[in-house]
Amino acid sequence: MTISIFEDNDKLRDLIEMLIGSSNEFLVKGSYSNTKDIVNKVIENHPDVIIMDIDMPDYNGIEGVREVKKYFPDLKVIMHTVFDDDDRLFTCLSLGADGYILKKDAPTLLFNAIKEVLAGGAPMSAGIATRVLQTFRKVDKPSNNYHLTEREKQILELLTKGFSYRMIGIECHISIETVRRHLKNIYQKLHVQCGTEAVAKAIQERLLNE
Amino acid sequence: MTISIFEDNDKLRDLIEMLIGSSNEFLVKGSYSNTKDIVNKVIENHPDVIIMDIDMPDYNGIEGVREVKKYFPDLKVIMHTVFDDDDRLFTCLSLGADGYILKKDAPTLLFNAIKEVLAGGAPMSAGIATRVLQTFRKVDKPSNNYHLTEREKQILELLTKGFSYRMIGIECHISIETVRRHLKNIYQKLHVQCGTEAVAKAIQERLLNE
DNA sequence: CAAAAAATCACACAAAAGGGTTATTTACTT
DNA sequence: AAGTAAATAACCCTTTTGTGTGATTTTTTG
Repeated sequence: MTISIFEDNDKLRDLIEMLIGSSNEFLVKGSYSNTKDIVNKVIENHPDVIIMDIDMPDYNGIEGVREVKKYFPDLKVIMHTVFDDDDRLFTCLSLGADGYILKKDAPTLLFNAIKEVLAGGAPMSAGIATRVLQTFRKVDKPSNNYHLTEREKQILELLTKGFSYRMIGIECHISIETVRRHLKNIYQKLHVQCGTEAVAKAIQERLLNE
Repeated sequence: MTISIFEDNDKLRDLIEMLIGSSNEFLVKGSYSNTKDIVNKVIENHPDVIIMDIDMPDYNGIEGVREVKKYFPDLKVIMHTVFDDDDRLFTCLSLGADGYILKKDAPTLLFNAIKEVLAGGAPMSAGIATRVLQTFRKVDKPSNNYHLTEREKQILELLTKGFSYRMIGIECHISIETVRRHLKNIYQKLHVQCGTEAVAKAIQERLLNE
């Protein structure tokens, strides 16, 4: 199993190289201080895993993952960085990074991460993993605090599909006046002023029974 | 550090109890075959971590996490189950589960998971973690297939916030006529007939730069 | 059963939305 | 320098929305 390293701190790069090279499982092939021309470097070394720093001069790690994943979506990339802000984290994940290890963790964790990623896992530093799970948490709750009735939800749903008041009336076999009345009540309950705002709120807060 | 176990398979429960109890770091306090009355059981044992099976008779693990997290959001809960379907996985995560370990993994992994969760991490089986990261991947692309310009996105975003044409005009320092024109173009590009439908599409397909 | 909640319909009126058409000014690209 | 895409603006006209006010009928529930 071969590893390529992209890291602009010379000392750290040497350290990682040594750490990985000293095992008889992995071989370091390719070690660079930025991601310039990364695609060709990958073609040249065909590594199984890439260790990728983020902050590097000119050609940084984010562009690195983007390029590499564009041409080799299955090649494993582990981010190895000091940054633990949500912005960079989720950018990297959305670009297809397979792991995200902070530099403040012990280097042995990086070593384990390589094994883990090769075993099909997604190695993450403790705090990172928690942050990732956190994003799922809020999604659940707010289901229905506005006490919309079933009929109101149905009408709101038709509205999100672009139905006009008249079309909603036909669909629900009621007069357009009743549709008005329902929507009037809905807007009050949601504390919104118009249809577009209601639709936005309904979708964002998952008020409908998809 | 004390652990409670919810697992309906007697043999497995004994095994986990033994595994955990044999260390001198953890103490098993409370071991049950379903989640009935789980809140009182937690009050009684005040564990630091809960190991939670999903498939249990009558009061299952999903209701378990829901209840426990409702009253003790900071109490760590590790799911330990045979199920690796997305449905149950993401339900548990959205309810606030702190880890998700499959039973097919070695019991030692469960042991490590306890340590990891106490260290602020989010232990997951290899395949699970990958699945979780996968959800971020697709989120990135679809951003702009409709070739909306920046200005158009900006106006569409204001529309989702319930701004009227007139308000949008004021906000963007342009005449209401220009707002109309932009929205006319937007509706054409999105293949929709009206504002509500456009807003629904914009949010559902993540067309805006939140 | 009686009260409350939900669903239904009506009318009037002002404001907003949406379609058609045309045209000018920037800004970027070849 | 010419061409294209984007942003800007205006006018006309019809339909749709949204609000105020009031009322009747079902359904649910204590």
